[in-house]
Amino acid sequence: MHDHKHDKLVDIQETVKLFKIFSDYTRLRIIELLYSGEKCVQDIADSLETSQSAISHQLKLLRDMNVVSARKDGKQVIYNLQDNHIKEIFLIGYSHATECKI
Amino acid sequence: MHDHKHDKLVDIQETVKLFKIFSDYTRLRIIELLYSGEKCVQDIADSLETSQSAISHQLKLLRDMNVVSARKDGKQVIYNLQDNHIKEIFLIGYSHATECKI
DNA sequence: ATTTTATATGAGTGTGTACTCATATGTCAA
DNA sequence: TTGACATATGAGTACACACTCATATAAAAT
Repeated sequence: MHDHKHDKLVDIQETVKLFKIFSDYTRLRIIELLYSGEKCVQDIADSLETSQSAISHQLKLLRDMNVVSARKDGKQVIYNLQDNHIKEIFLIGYSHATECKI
Repeated sequence: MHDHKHDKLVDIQETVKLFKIFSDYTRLRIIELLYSGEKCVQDIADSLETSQSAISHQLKLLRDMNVVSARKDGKQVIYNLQDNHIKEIFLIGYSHATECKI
């Protein structure tokens, strides 16, 4: 027998986690940047004019949340968006925000 | 002449604001609760087993962000979701989160 | 082997924010 | 008018978290 009310609250917590991914300026810019294709850490840092350390910290979070994948290429580490769910949700939020100017 | 790069960053900031609305457990439960129809403050607080004060504070934020509308009915204040954009984004995030268990 | 380059990460700091508590405001009932 | 109820709100607190700085790790170049 399941506790459906509890299940629902767990689902809400998962949804909160998902939305939290997108609710930071640096993280969202990383996602937007990777939208156009894979990039190495330093390129991301340069593009966003943010320190390598700050970017690495955020990339770790994004890795832990399975939002991005990483692969080594010599000294560099190349990051990419993991799945299309992420792209889809980003795009919907972005469209709404730009259309409506909340 | 427009600074398109700057415009884009502003749009990203707006998107962050939008996603922040959904990235708190109490706020998301309020939104989910109002999904099924308007409710007064005390009913929301009771349903979510959260203090009236905490709910009122969050409702103020949601009002300021034009996520919910409020109307007085005697001593009570009845809250409702403002527009369908909110419903749509919540639903998409919720589906993704429950399907994928990120 | 040593140095240089690319990335990761722990510790510490500052800021934002969700809550509690106390109290103000507003509305109805008696 | 006074009291009870419903909601709002300011102040204070505790915690989360995004950053910096210093340093570790790892691979390439010399």
